[in-house]
Amino acid sequence: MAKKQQIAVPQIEEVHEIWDLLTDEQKVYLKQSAKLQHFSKNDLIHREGEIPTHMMLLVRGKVKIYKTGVGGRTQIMRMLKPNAYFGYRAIFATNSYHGYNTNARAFEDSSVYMIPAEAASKLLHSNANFAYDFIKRLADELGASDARIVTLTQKHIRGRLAEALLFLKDNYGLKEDGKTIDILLARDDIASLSNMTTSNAIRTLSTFAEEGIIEVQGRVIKILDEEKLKKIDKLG
Amino acid sequence: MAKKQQIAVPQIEEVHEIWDLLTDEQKVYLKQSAKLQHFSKNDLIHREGEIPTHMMLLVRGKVKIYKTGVGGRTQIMRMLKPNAYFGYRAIFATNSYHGYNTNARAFEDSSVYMIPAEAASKLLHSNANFAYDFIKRLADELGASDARIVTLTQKHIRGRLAEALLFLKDNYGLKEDGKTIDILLARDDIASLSNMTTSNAIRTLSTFAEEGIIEVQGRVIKILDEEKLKKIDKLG
DNA sequence: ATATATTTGTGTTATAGAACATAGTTCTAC
DNA sequence: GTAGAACTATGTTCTATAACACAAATATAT
Repeated sequence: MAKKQQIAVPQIEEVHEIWDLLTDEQKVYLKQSAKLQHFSKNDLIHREGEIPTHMMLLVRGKVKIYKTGVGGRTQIMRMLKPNAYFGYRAIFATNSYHGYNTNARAFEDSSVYMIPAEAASKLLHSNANFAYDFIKRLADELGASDARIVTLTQKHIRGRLAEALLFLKDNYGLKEDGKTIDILLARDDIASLSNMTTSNAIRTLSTFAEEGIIEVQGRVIKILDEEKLKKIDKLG
Repeated sequence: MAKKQQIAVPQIEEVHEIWDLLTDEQKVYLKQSAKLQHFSKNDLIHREGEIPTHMMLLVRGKVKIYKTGVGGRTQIMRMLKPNAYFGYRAIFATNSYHGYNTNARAFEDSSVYMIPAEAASKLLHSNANFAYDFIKRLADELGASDARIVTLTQKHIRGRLAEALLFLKDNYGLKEDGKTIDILLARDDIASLSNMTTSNAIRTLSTFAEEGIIEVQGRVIKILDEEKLKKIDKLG
């Protein structure tokens, strides 16, 4: 009965927050260059080490950006929601940081505008306001990454997990009940977001639940006591 | 006998790698806005939390950029040598990452061109090539910061120390003997560069010395076996 | 020059969190 | 709808590294 359904996604001018910074000519150029691409759940969008070909704009779904470290251990660096750009760092960097340093994988079915690297580069070179916007994005990301170094190296497990849960809440929001975090993650992903083993993520989530701070049903997590969570985030 | 000596530092056009990207008008503007300032050893240049007023260009000396984490524990984020810009991220970032997120302190007597934030901002807004150069700088720094997250959370002590020593060598170079790392650091600083306690930095340096990988005399460190150091860096 | 503070060095103990082991449970695919 | 795989859960052991304690060596200030 079910027909193959056309996936509804917005036009690039609707989601591209900085569309208005472009000249008419540049708008046409961007619209022509950018191609929409769909990814299924768990699809790899780009891989660490690959030569970057596109700057990407997520318009539907959720994506994780992660690195593979010592002994294949995974570290989630960022988690994206619609309207987020990604893959652009790799295009701009020089020397040893040129190329994708990370993997990008769809958590859920996702749609992405693929903007060819040279188109992105051309636009940035020819439009200072547009460039300035990316400077701001990079500056924010760098601030976050630096902050993360201190968090992940210095905080204890409970503090890291609390921070991760608060981040998920801030990033993806809550469902209508005002409690349920609006993303479903495997324990494994929670672990590699907060730099701990899967066992410890599971254990610590259970402890938080016992303490009445959260409620857990499978992958559904409800925040019951945000203040307490913030306290743990700050003080361990 | 010794007269108060004028400190010899280059003019801004000599060190400002991207000087050529500016128009004549912009050159005059930059030259007028930038003021030279000297800092003595251990002077604080800017403090975490302060509202950023300047983008800075180090022209003489060495500077550490560090954060203060849990219980006042220090984490060195970056170490600068002449010709490095710093403090610019704080100017560009929005939201929670606006403002200096780090402290900057002179390791040795240093000289810095202070470029007012609004001048930097104006130049970037009006010159896309100039802006693009900063995009590249930020992209490199972000790549480095992301890589550091994995290093500091996943590598073991020996690997982290080895990496730190190799970084110091790459960043500051070697003296004429081709062995001595051209920067003097307290054990404390080595520790907060490689995320370990001072005791462990001391102990592990001693072990490396026993193994004939390095030679240590006070703060002077010679690299005797770089290959071995690289091996430890990679494989722990 | 001498006292005081800071840094370096080394041994000892304590512990957070990884590693391992094993089951129960829930997905996924044919 | 059943088999196998992947995920979740929990208990136990082990270890890397922090924390602590103290001494020796340097640096800094008066």
